[in-house]
Amino acid sequence: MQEEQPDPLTPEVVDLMASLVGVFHKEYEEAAAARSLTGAQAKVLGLLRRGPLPMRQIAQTLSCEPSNITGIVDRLEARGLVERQADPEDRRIKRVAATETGSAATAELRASLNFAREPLAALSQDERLQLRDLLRRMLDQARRQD
Amino acid sequence: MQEEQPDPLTPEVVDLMASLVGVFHKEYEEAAAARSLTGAQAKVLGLLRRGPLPMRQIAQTLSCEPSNITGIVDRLEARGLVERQADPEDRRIKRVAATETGSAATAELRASLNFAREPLAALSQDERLQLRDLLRRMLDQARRQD
DNA sequence: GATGGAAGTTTGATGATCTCAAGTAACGGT
DNA sequence: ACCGTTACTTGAGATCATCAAACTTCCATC
Repeated sequence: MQEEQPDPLTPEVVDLMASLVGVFHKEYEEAAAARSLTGAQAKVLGLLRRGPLPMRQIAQTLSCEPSNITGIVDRLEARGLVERQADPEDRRIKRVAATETGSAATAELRASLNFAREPLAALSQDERLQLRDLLRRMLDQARRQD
Repeated sequence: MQEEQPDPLTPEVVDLMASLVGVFHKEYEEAAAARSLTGAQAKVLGLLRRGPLPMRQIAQTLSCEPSNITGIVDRLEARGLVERQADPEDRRIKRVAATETGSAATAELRASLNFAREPLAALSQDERLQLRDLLRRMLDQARRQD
């Protein structure tokens, strides 16, 4: 807390990050919209990539109220992208699983993102490696704060 | 379009960027909420940092419909953070300007962001310079796509 | 100059997202 | 068997987003 930041570099990098976050966020929303998904729906569907998840955990990962997830999953389910499964271990829990269609949709969306993310094209292989390492360390730092 | 991405590095960096975007976005929302602002309100207020802007331009910068901005500015104005000014050059235009209170709020929010953004603390001065240059080039590339 | 199209903003309708408070069902320990 | 906790849903209310339609003002053209 005593840092008086005599360092003009940090704010500059923060601004750059903010701009890049804006660009990524916008492209993500557009990619989702192209598949008739909202950003929130795409996020939830993306979380199910590795397998079914309880509602509670989805809410926790997205840092929002569980009641919020109910509506989003309702709409995804109505479109056949997702289904609620009973948990045999604990009948309170409903596990949300992506259907075939749902998995296909996320895979497609992710692929389109990798394609759309042309900013990376400006960098050489070496620079991408540099960037990856820097980002990894920042993320580790961020997670350590939880 | 012919790129078949034999490069496993790009998707990895994209994933890292996505995670970092998530962290930043979440912190931004929290910082805004701590001042009773929604993310959208904070974004608009932040745009006015350099001076008044027409509604139209705010909508354009945020890539949304002008009618959307009307409501957000309404709420900011109701709280005295912003005011609508007539444009002497063109009476169709309403320029939105931050009030004293509004400017103070954004300045505070930005300062709190710079502080909150501890992920950068994991990097040395040299690495921050590297990161800045890489980000700059990615952003230039992104802008060139418009 | 008068007219007609275009631009900037607002209004109203609608739907999605979010929070909060309250309710139901199921778990689990005493 | 009771009680507190956990998981999820429901309902109310605010914000955010889009679209279509109105209104005012500008501007080019006749």
